Amino acid sequence: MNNIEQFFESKHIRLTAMRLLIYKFLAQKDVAVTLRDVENAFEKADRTTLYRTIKTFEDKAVVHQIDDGTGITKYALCEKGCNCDIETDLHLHFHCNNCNETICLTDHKIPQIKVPEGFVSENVNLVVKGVCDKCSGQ
Amino acid sequence: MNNIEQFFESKHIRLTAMRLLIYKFLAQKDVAVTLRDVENAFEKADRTTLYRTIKTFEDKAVVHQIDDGTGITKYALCEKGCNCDIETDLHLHFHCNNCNETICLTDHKIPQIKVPEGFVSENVNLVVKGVCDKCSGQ
DNA sequence: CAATAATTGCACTTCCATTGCATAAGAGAG
DNA sequence: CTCTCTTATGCAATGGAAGTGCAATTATTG
Repeated sequence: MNNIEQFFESKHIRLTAMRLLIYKFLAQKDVAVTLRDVENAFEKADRTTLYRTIKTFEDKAVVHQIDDGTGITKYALCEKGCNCDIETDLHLHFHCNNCNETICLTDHKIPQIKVPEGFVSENVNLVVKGVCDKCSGQ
Repeated sequence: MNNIEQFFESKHIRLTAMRLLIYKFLAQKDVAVTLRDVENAFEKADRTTLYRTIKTFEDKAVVHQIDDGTGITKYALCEKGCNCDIETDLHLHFHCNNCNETICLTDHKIPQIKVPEGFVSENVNLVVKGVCDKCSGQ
C-alpha cells in the first residue's frame, strides 16, 4: 500500500485518512459516482469534507467530473489511459437509461469534431445513452 | 400569423397568449435560453407558468433541452433540420466559454459512435466547448 | 513544544427544478 | 347563451445539489 502514498505524493496531495478511504472507495467502483453515493458510503463523515475531498482530487487530476445529463455531477478516477489534466483527453462516457449508471469508456476516444469557421474547439463532452452490457439481454 | 396557429394545432398544443409570446421569444433568439432568460423577458408572468409552458413545448417536440455542462438547463426551438422527437436526431451543441452562450449546430451531425459489445446506443449528447465566432478574434 | 498551515465539521445560503392547490380562462354540450 | 368540464395560470412551498464562512481540530515544520 506504499504505492498509494507515493501516488498521493506524486500528485501533491497530502495523505489523510479521509482521502485514503475515499480514494479506495473510488478505486473499487467501476462506475462513476455521485457525491451522494460517497455520502452514503461514509455516513460518519460530513458532506462538506467529502465534497472538498473530491474537489481536491479533481484539481489534482485524480478524478474527473462527468456530466451525463442527469443533472447530477458524477466523478470517476482517472485511469492510466486517461489524461484529464491535458485538455486533449477525450474519452467518452456511457450512461445507462436502465440502471442509471455511468461508466467511462476510456479506450474509446472521441472522433475529431468539425466546427464551423470562426469557432474554436477546446473541449468536447460526449455522452452516449442507452442500455449497458449488464442491463441488455442477459 | 395564421402559420403559427396551424403549427400549434399540428403539434396538438392549445394556443394561448402566453404560449404564443414564449414561442415568438424563442423563435427570435438564435441561442439556447435558460428558464431564467425567459423569466427576465416576461417579468409579469409567473415562473411556474413559463416553466410549464416550456415543458409542454418539450413534450410536444417544439423545443429541445440542452445540457451544456453549465449545470443549467437550456432550451432551443427545434428547427427544420432538427428531429428531436425521433431518437436519431444527433446534432451537436457548441458552448462558448467566453460569452457563456450555447448554440445548436443543427447542420453538424454527430458521427457514428462505436460502443463496446453488449452496449446499446440509443442517444448521443455531444457538446463542444470553446470560443464562438463572435468571441474569437474575428 | 510552539507556531503555522491545511483539513475537517457545522451551519447557512443560494440557485434551479418541481409539485400541490386554488383560481381563472377556454372549449364543448345542451 | 349558460352550465360544465377540462386545461392553464398564479401563488406558495418544497427538495436537492452546489457552494461558502467560520470555528475547531489535526498535521507539519522549525
